[in-house]
Amino acid sequence: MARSKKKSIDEIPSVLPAGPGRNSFFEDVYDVVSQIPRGRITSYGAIAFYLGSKSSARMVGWAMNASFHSRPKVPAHRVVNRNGMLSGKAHFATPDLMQQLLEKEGITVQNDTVTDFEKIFWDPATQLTV
DNA sequence: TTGTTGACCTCTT
DNA sequence: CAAGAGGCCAACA
Repeated sequence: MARSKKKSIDEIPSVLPAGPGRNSFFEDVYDVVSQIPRGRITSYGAIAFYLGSKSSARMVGWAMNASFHSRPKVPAHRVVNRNGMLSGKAHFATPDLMQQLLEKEGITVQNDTVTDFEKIFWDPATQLTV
């Protein structure tokens, strides 16, 4: 890698689902993440699995990056990796912002990792009840 | 149009 | 037990 640090995505290709038009992976991700209850967190893989493609976890992360440009800002800080680690904290306005937001929600974070991750874990496949 | 990159996850060595 | 490689889909150069 070369540490590009390029943050493009001027505008999101498709805004939030304005109806029964959810055809993009991004829209589905936004929909799920937006429904994450306060004080709860989920993982990229869980969302990807819920959407049907468990291996597409990377796209979820990419969607999160784009979510900063989307109008209905989604709680991206509530999405962490499989280990419960704040992998995307560096992509926030400030590296500490993500942890601050989580702590504000009542979530304890230690060493960039959410404590009781399994306890506050929010599984879309179970909660959303397909 | 092709090649590389990316907020990940899982299997294999 | 730790490290490496592959796979997924989309966007950028």
